[in-house]
Amino acid sequence: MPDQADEPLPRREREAMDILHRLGEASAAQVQEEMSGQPSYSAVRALLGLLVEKKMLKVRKDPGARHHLYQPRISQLRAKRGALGRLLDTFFGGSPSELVASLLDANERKLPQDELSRIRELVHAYEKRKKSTN
Amino acid sequence: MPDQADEPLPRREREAMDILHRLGEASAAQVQEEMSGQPSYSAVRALLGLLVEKKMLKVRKDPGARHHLYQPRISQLRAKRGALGRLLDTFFGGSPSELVASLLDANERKLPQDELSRIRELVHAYEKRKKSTN
DNA sequence: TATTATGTGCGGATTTTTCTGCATCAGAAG
DNA sequence: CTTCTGATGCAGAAAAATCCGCACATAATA
Repeated sequence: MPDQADEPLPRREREAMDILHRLGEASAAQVQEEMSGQPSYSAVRALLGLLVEKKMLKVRKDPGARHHLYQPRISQLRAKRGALGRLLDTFFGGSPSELVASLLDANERKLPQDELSRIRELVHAYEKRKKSTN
Repeated sequence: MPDQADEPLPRREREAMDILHRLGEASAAQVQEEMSGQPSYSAVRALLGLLVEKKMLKVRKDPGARHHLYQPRISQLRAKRGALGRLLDTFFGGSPSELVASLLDANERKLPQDELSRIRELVHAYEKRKKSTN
């Protein structure tokens, strides 16, 4: 069993992982709340236990804390990149610009001004950086 | 059974759907090739059959064609938006700019010039459009 | 026409996943 | 100290997903 099976996870496990990715860290009870359906506390704990075995999660127990805290084992950064890359390949033929197009399109008239300007800045900064390293 | 269960699909079914999304349309044999592991042709066909039942795929058989062609039932556009939105919520706290940041970051020094300029244009066009409708 | 290659339609069999109950334990509350 | 609340560790049942084989059909090929 490889440390970090990069193979896709089953439905429920993926759901739990996504929740953890969203929250960053959470107790079994918190995860339970976020899960669709009403899985029992036991069910959720079993699920999380599996994910720990699979090295997908790490558990932490603060001294004096009442319960365990679960957290994805790979860094937020890696997780983001991975998911983004997969999305890119699956839906956008690997073309970042097409993804951005969809991003803007989907949020037409909904995208707040600061988000937009932030994006502009990012692109600008990137261009600058690239130029300087060429 | 709702027409378009938006509930998450099991592992294998998701994999097949992703392949179909990537290819747009494909035969059972093609999907089989793309699948990880070496599932038998029968297995793949069973899988696709399920997805058809679930209204996730539609089947087409060109007159005179040898085999069936499978195709996602929701439009490419909707699929993209959906997946993108989910990714956004799960990994980027719903912030498009953070997603873009990750996009640029991950592709640091790899992003071709035309992709970059295309992105800049998109953002520019978007700003312009927004301005005019305010 | 006989042969071959491929596609299709079932019908299960197996393996995984998912879920739950219950006994136990530790800290907080009374 | 006793009670109460919530966490934990199993062990196993129930449900779902995954997989494959085989018999039959159809088109191309020899």
